Amino acid sequence: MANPKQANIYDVARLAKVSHQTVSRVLNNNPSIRPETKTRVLKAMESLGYRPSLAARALASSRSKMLGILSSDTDFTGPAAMVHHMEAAARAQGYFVVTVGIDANDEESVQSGIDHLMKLGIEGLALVTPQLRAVEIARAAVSDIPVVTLDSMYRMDELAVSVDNFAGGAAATQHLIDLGHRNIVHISGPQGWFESTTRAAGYTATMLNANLTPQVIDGDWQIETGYRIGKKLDVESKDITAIFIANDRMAFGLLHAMRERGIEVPKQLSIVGFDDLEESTYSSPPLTTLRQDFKELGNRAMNLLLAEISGTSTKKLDRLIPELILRGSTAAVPKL
Amino acid sequence: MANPKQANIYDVARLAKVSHQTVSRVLNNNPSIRPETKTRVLKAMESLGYRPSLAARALASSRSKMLGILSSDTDFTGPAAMVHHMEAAARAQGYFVVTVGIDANDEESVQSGIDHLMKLGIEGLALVTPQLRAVEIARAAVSDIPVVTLDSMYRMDELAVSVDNFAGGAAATQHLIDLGHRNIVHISGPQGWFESTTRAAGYTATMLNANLTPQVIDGDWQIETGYRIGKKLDVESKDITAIFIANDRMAFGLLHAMRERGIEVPKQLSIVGFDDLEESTYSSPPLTTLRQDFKELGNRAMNLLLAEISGTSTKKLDRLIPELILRGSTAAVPKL
DNA sequence: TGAGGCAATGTTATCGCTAACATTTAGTAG
DNA sequence: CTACTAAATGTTAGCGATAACATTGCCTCA
Repeated sequence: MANPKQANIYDVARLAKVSHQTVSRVLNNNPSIRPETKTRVLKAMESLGYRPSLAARALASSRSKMLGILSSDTDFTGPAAMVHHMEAAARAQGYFVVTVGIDANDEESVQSGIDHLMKLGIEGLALVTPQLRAVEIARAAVSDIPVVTLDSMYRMDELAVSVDNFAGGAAATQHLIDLGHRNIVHISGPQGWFESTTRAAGYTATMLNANLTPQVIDGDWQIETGYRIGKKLDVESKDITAIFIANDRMAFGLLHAMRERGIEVPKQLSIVGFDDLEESTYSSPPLTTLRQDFKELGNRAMNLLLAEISGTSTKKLDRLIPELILRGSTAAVPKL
Repeated sequence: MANPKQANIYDVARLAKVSHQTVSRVLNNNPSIRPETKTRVLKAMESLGYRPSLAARALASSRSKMLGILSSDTDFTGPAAMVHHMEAAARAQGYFVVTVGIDANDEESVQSGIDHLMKLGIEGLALVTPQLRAVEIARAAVSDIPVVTLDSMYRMDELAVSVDNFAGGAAATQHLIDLGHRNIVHISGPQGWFESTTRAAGYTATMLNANLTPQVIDGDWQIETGYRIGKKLDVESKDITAIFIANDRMAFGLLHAMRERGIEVPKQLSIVGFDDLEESTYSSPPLTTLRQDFKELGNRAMNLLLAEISGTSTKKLDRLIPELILRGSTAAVPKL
């Protein structure tokens, strides 16, 4: 069954008794081909096991059918899910996706990742790197193809899809306020991350709006950090009754610390996370959090990008509102 | 600053006053180029902002520099980390990686994913799909390029890298036996997964070897399943003192169920997981588990594949031993 | 001193496709 | 019946590299 050599367009043409150009037309679904001819050509392809060469196609048409994704922190669930669904959406439209994992805090790594992709001749680029600096570098380095950012900073004239983190931060905070909490602390993500600043902004705005004093502690997404902060946070004497923490992972660390300290959640302390990981349903207590639809996010981003490439693009920005999921880690403030 | 047109090899040749072939030689590091000439050509490239066309190169040399990864369950940490590190390893050697996410339980999806990659003209393929059936399909559909499997079934004549799940299952079981447990239950992964069967086999062999009776309950990796099984498992009357559960995620569900039932871990029940997720340090109690080095796994797989492509391959199989991490979820069996 | 050999470079053909223009065929209008 | 038009197909020329072979120049050695 070994084919001595992959058949090319001329082999198909010969067998179907047409010119190679006709074969090419069939390949590209050119409408001006008689159905009868088309059938004959298709049959010839079939019997030769013909497979078009993407390289030749790319060379002749200067369209590579390649897209690039520059992605950091792919080991986390969110980015991984986004990348996964973007790939599926692209493939459905016949595109190939090359994903390059980078260390977004290392400018060299960002630059070399982009170089790698540009060598390929990608037609579009998606950035799944919430670190602002990385996005800036990428935008600056790429000029002649469309670029879409996921969940990051954006300008009105750039393609971008993001979760409305401000709205999410506001919803979390408002929920706690509605439960009667007044002394609400926010533990943020790391500085330089879009999500961090916008979630914190949503929190701050909502607090101020309710005439309450915002207090932000810097975190960095890591479980361990949630744990560490939880261990030393002066809950009792400062009379803190609620914490809005910028992601669920840190929340797990925080819960663990409170358990060790004997501080009961939610009886003494309410906690709201962000992400709704699968684990969040099974923590003790289950975590009240904000759910992000990564699948939808990935799909929309890819569709935006593909529309821009094909010139059928209408809008530039897309926004998803996270959903507040109520679970056991929040309760009304205890009566004094 | 807009380049009217990307420079090609002829433009460079003209500027450097050499033939295009000399430029090509510089590009390919051909040794028979005078250093002086080489410098001149490189300078010309630089000043024209020349970038070689991968498509043209692929067409002329019939080497695409493309590798494929067929991967399922990329939302999980393990596969995601493997894919990530494989990409990095490939990129370090100048290769491009196209990752296709599939639903490994849907044969159609597997097949179409492979077709997609084959269109590309990949030079090698990596399978990150522990479901045996998917690997079989893939191996059958691909004949003329090397294929490496990660963490799956293999034959001696095929490229494969895997964690020694049998050894892991045995180590977990032996640890419990050493602590004095006799009535040890195993909750396995889903049927049809390589990891499931080999971990279960390690457990079973170790139990039998110690003259104990193995009892296996079918699981499926999901947190929720660990929870469900934990809720209804007849621990007390059957006098079960230890559980080896096939992954950490299910272990989280199991822990949650036990907490709700008021069964203390590890005082009344010892639990060993598998994977060592980051969360596993922060569960309550922290989970004794087996750690897999996904980074190393990805690296070795890619190196095996690249060696095979370049013909410098020496070995076919590689095996990694998981490491037993002792934490708070296991303790000596309570004295009667 | 001239033949042989090697190092450095040049020339031509080719990879498999698409683009652009050319040709054929058939149908229609005057 | 001729001329014009549109539909269907054919012909020729690249796309930007590498491969294979050809050529040049200089050095070595008998």
